[in-house]
Amino acid sequence: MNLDTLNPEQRKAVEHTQGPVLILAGAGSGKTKVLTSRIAYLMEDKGVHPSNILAITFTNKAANEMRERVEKNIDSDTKDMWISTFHSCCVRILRKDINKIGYNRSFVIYDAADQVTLVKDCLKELNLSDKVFEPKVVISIISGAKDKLQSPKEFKQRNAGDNRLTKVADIYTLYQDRLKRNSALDFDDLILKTVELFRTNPDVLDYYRGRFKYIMVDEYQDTSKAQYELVKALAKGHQNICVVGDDDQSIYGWRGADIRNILEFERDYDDVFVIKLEQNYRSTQVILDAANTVIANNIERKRKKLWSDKKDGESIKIELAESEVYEADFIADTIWRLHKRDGRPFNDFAILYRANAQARPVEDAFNRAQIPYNIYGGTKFYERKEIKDLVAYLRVIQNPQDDISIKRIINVPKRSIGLRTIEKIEDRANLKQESIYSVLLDIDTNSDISTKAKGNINDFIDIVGTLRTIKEAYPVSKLVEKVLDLTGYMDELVEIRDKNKEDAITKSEEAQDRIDNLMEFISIAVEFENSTDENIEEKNLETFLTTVALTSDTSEEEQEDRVSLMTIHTSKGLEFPVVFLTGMEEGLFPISRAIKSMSDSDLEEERRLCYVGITRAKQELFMSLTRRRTLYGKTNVSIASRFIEELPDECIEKMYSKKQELPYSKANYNLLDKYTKKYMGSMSKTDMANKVNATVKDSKKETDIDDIKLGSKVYHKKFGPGTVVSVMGSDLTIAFEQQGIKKINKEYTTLDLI
DNA sequence: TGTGAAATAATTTTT
DNA sequence: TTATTTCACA
Repeated sequence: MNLDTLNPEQRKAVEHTQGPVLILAGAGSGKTKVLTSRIAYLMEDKGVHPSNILAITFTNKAANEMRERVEKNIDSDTKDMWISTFHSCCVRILRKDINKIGYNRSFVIYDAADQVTLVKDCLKELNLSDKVFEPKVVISIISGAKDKLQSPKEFKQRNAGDNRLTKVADIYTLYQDRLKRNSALDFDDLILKTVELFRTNPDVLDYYRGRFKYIMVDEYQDTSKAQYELVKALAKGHQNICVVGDDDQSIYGWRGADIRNILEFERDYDDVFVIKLEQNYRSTQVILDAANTVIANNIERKRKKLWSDKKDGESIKIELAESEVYEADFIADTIWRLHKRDGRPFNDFAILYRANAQARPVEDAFNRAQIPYNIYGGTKFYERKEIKDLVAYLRVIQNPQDDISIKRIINVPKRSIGLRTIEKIEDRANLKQESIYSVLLDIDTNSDISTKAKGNINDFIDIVGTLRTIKEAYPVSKLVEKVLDLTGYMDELVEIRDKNKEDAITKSEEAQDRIDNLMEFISIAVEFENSTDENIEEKNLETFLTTVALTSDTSEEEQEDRVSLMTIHTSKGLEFPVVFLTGMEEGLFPISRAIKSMSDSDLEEERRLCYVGITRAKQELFMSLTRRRTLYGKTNVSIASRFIEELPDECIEKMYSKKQELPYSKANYNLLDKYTKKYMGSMSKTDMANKVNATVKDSKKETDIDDIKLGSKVYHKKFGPGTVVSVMGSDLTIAFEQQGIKKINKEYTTLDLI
């Protein structure tokens, strides 16, 4: 293995193969290179057998890339080496032995939508309102508990004092029960159950311990407690565990990632060898200076300072636009300018934002300016209705115990099996502690269901039965075609398409769209059959469903020359010659919830996100903000993001008129803080609006205030003196000296000009 | 069972 | 603004 292309630090990280190693790899410091070289080094120089190596990543993309790069480095094949995501690694382990903890080995995997359906069912059964216990919220609480390895029982004990959480614990209990009965696991279970399996079956753990003599974990800052325990269990004994991560790039705390895992690695393992990779091969020094300065404001971090030998570089440009429309135009203009002047191709550029909603005005501007773009995020392929329907059929074929999927498709396409009938069946299933499928099988013995409904159900059962019998004989792609054919799903869509060709063109197009998606799904199945994925032993329906469940992106590498639009979160791990960081405004970035919570850790996560955004840029970085922004139909006056204020002066260049000042100041923060604390506190947005309105209404009096303009100094009976900072229709936004910023409807307001 | 008006809520999302 | 969900009614 040739290690000459590595810098001294990287080289140390590769050569230190024994015992725990912590690699703190800053953005763009070549961590993938280190990781792949290390694997190659282990095999070639240390004679480690590929099967003794386990490399874990978070995304399929990272796993695939890693395997590819390892294979490029060495001659021997990597078939026996596990390079996979946490989740697929766990599935593999569970498929072998999950029966030892009472689950069916051919379990299916539930996604977020299935979770919602299941929780709704649980709520119904427990007679709880889904208004009080919002399924999404309940799921995130359950998910949080699972990330921390808390069983329903434990969760209940821990929250014994809290009525609401005690109820949630009941939901959690039932939810787990139902998952098991359906032979289903959710994403969190994949990790949790693997840990459980290891804890209760030492022989299984011993097997994997013996097998994985060298363990590597990528993006360690994103691991949850459960993942941490999993890795720890496997590494116990030999302790050859090498984790790579960057605490400054931990941006998934809200998803259960526990930054302490990386911060406290040295405490959790003995004699940890720590390496910092601080040389950055991606960005100019100016960009790194900016990133370093911003992130230095965080307290909770390991000290690290990126440097580059690409000295200097273009300064960071800051643009202050009137509104989000102008902001988008600025971006479009700048891209054209650099495209023409410097000959930059469109795929040199990325537009990054905090929230997906910000993409719209940019899209509009790009369409006007004829700039080709790709937008990332939004509705995922596998989340589309027709795909979910089809997958539900496949799941039922694979695992008829899957009630959630059965219920989804029993009347799709329409078979005149009504809600009432389904309810009756469900009751019976609950009563007999059986799956819905088994109730359906002997539906004829059920007395309170009409003969007609019975006939319809038997038709359905026949279709599923037929599909189940041909399951083994057919390759998945053919099976998929058969599903679409036998169920009449495809026919229905074709009919809708052709029937509405004349008048309801949208409907026709929509149907065609769905047909296209289904065809796409078939080609995904074909691809699956032809692929040479080392992680898949057998190409059957079960492994196909697993692959589908554990994959979210279907998009192939976009070869075309287009500008990329995405959230900062999705940009992690990517790099672009020119980056636009948009919406650099208080309340948007950092997002208001992070400010509102006033919790340092939330704010620090926002700052890390900013750090991630900045470090995506290789050569040029633009940051933009607006004076007023319309988001979700509401216009607000913007205050510059504190992250802009944190940038070092010598790195930045203001694009807007020198006379203008950025709308920020410490005083403004204080106003905003007061405002958010006092009026937003624990209240929802609606509550807050009501509160302000009510207060204003109290002082209702006829006054002509047409003279009020932007900048008017006014006096309000309750709120005291203030300045009008925006006028939109009859909505006034006023910055009160004492009370902070408020939105007031002038129809109901008493104001004096001063 | 389907339609359309009305109400409502709207970070981020690797699997 | 907009997408989604709910609810009333045919």
